[in-house]
Amino acid sequence: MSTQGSSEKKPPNHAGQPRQSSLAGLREVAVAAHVSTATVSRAINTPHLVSPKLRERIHQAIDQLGWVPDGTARALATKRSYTIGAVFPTLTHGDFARATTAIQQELQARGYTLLLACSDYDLEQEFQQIKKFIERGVDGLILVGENHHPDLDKLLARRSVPIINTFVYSPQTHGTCIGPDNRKLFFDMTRYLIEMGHVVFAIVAQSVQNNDRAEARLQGIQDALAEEGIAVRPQHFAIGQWSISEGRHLFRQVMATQPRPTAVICGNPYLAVGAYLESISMGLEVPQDVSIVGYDDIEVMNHLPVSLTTVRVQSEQVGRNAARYLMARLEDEAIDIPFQCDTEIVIRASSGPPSRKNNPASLSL
Amino acid sequence: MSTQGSSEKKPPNHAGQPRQSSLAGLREVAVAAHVSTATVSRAINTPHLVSPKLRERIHQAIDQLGWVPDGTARALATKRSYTIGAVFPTLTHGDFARATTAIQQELQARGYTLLLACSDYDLEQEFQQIKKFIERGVDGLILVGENHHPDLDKLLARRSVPIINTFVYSPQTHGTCIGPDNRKLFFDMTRYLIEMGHVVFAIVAQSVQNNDRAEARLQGIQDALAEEGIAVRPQHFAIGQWSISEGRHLFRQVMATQPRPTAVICGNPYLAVGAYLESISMGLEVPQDVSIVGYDDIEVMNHLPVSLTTVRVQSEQVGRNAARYLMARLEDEAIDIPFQCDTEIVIRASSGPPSRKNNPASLSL
DNA sequence: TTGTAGGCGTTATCAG
DNA sequence: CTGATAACGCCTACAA
Repeated sequence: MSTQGSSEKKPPNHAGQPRQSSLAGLREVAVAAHVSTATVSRAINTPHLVSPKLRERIHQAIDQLGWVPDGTARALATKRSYTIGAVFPTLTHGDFARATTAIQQELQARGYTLLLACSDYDLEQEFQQIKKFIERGVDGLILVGENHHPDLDKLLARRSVPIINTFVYSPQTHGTCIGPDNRKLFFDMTRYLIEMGHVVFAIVAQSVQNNDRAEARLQGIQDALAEEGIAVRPQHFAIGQWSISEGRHLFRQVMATQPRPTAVICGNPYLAVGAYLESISMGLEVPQDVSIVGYDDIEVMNHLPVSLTTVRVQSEQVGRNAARYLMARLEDEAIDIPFQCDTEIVIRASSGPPSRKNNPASLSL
Repeated sequence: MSTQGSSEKKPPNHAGQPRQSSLAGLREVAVAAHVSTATVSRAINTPHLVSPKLRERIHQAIDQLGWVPDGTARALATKRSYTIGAVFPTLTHGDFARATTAIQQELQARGYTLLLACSDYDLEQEFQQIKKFIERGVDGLILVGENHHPDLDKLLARRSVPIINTFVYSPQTHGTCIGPDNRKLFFDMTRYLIEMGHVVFAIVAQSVQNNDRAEARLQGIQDALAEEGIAVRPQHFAIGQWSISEGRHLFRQVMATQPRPTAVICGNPYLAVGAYLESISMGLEVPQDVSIVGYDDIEVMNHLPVSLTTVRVQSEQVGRNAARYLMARLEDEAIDIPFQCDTEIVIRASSGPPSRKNNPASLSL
């Protein structure tokens, strides 16, 4: 019956040419190579189970017909799509762009493909995108942060799709996430500034809305300060967008308050660059008048007239390891990757001890 | 990992509930709603063909079972994956990142998903990635540039996958590409500098290896200069990487030559920023001593002590329109989008007329 | 408006 | 090692 069906389905070759009429399939290859479809399938997937002779013949037929296997059919039959979905908050921030590139490279090296979506820091949207990915049959999922839609677990449970949270790490959730310890990272940075003698700190940062990473970093600052009995005054707390112009604006704002901060910690590299550029406009000397530090290292920070102190996160490493971890789980391989990724405080010219005249510490203490 | 894996893999059914045993399918939903599978299928894909009563019952069954349709099966049956593949040279350049974001947004709005790969400016790799995408069953393809692997046409022919080349436009290939007219764009920029009185031009640009866009832009410069009988001297031609530090290096290099250029055209924003920052180190005044202009607008250019003249390309527009064009073709809709995208020369502080003393024109002419 | 019955292109389970 | 043949989960003529 199958023969009947196929003979009726195919539009007749008017031309009489034995060329491919519309789309060559596994079946056509099998016919051309005088073997069964099963053998063709094996020749591609498990070549060692096919005699060299047939293998040769089959491959000849394949690239003679220009056959390209149908991944959707294969996925249906194997329940594996060799596809990984990644949902990032945005792509226009350097760290995520770098991570994405690394993920894609890593996946490609092992025959996987990347599905990508941007949630724009919206949990609901992230959830919908994940759902879409599940529908598309992704084998694994790469997300950012640990804070997701409440229904996510339920959705993932029945499909048992492995998942990894990136750009976060905490000992409590070891094994489910890959990234820097955001809290510790700014804790250390703050300690560095404290040890340098700073007492009045300002924070210029992006919104922590649906951003547990930024939130953790803020917490790190506050924890470090609290140990010294210091708190950030409300007027030294500037939260806004993620841009250079915002950095300028917020910097000017906090520098106009009393007491004037001697150290400004910026939540991302653009804010830091903006803060520094505004300091020039304001005629301030960095770091004599004020120290400026940032988060994440973008190239321009190291090339400005006063290079900017910051903390470098190995975003590529995060992406690469996330991809590797997922693939290892999927292939049931053992893998030993560091879940906590490297970070490094890069001390440059924009940070130094507060000058005596600007530091009201001696007065207020 | 085995302990983790096994414990997560099999969530035992503690409760004796007849809940979903492993994976609910269309069939299960049909049973639960007391209808046929066909009706369920219609209820999701063509709701207007199903009576409200049944529709209601079916949807109830669906989210009671938490059913998520299997996209791979659907794709196999319909020959449509609602998936678009994009291959970019890189993601770490602002323009491509912005375009990618726009593409993803646009696709998502209409239920499509984005497959992404980076070719790293390698034609062979691009070809392999495209092939992979075809295997995965993409409905359409977004590429960059017009220069692709020679076998690409052959590959696409049999599958008839619509394709759109982005970040390029020329009247000759109208309808197959969306982007700026790269040649014209730097032609105009060069004219602007010529009219300002510049005669000695230097070029600081990235490699044109597999980059027809950059090549066209270079051509634009040369064409404009040729009209005035001017050519770029070999010693004023600096080609290198794509980075700020490279920009510094190449700028210093060309400025050390004789005759000293009064205008330096940079092939991308990072080179321009680098060139400007190096000019500071060299103690040069911009634009009195030398004019610096770039390509593409990144935020920092507008915030440096001397803001940088550049040409702005609407990368989001490119991405958005590419996505729309593809979807329109796939849905057999008419669509009227501009294939040539907006560009704008943004004149800022870094460009101006050459000062008399630096301009050897009066001598050489 | 709803149900029935292949079929989409591969893989996988069996025998030979 | 190779060849039939039944899935895989959904869609869609065709019938009712």
